[in-house]
Amino acid sequence: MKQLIQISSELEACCPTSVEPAIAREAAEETSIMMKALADPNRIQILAIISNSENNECCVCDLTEPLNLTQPTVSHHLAKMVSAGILEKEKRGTWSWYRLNQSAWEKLAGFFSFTKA
Amino acid sequence: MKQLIQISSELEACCPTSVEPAIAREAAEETSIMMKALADPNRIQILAIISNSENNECCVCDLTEPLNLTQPTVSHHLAKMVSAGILEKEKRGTWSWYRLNQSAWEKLAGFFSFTKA
DNA sequence: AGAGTATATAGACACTCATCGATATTCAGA
DNA sequence: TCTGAATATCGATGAGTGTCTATATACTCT
Repeated sequence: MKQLIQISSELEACCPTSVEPAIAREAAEETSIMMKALADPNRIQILAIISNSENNECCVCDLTEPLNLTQPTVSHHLAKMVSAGILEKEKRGTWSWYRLNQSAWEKLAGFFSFTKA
Repeated sequence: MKQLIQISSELEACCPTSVEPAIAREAAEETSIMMKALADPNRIQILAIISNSENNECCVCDLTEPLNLTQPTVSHHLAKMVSAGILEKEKRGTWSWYRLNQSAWEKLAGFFSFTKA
């Protein structure tokens, strides 16, 4: 707790108006879940590969080689991003196709413009 | 590895042109380091509080109460974000003031516009 | 139905991390 | 110089995670 004596002598207040979180707890947790899904270099590269692919979608077997990961590991990464809402999965035949979830992506982009001061 | 037999019978190619990562490994790792620094609900709230504070800066003692965390934990979160380049720290007297690193912030925002397809 | 392929799941292991209490450090004022 | 306050660091601990091998599931074609 900041001492009032120091405040008056410093003539400077520390975050004086509000100590209330500007973002609700649930929103912060939802955002952090999506951030967690991006907090890995392999997942960053997966997103880059997907967005550079034809039709902006990709399936598991095309990721193992460029990422130098095993199939279960790639599958795990993709599942994590689907569960965080970042990717969408569509099964066509034997293959599973993954593409960006646009609304989640825009939500994240919006987070980085909540301040531009 | 996708079987050529299936490709020809499905008349559909899977990420056919390039399996090369569209983002270099170092760039992906640098991005993931910043994402890791955001992959926590308390840190998301810290950023929200900072950007809603006067002069867009804040010090440790004002964060412990709204976040319901101990001082060492808050200090640890702030240090992590500084080390990831997201926050800047300036010591004035006894207090340490933290504010957003604008260039890092814009770098992150740019990541979310690398695809808008 | 059987064989082969693409993907998912299970279990294990090493590593990282968020959090705390205790303590050290730095600084301002008396 | 001494005291008290703000912050940082240390060590420990429990939870989480990325990765693998092995195995199961789902699907296609013959």
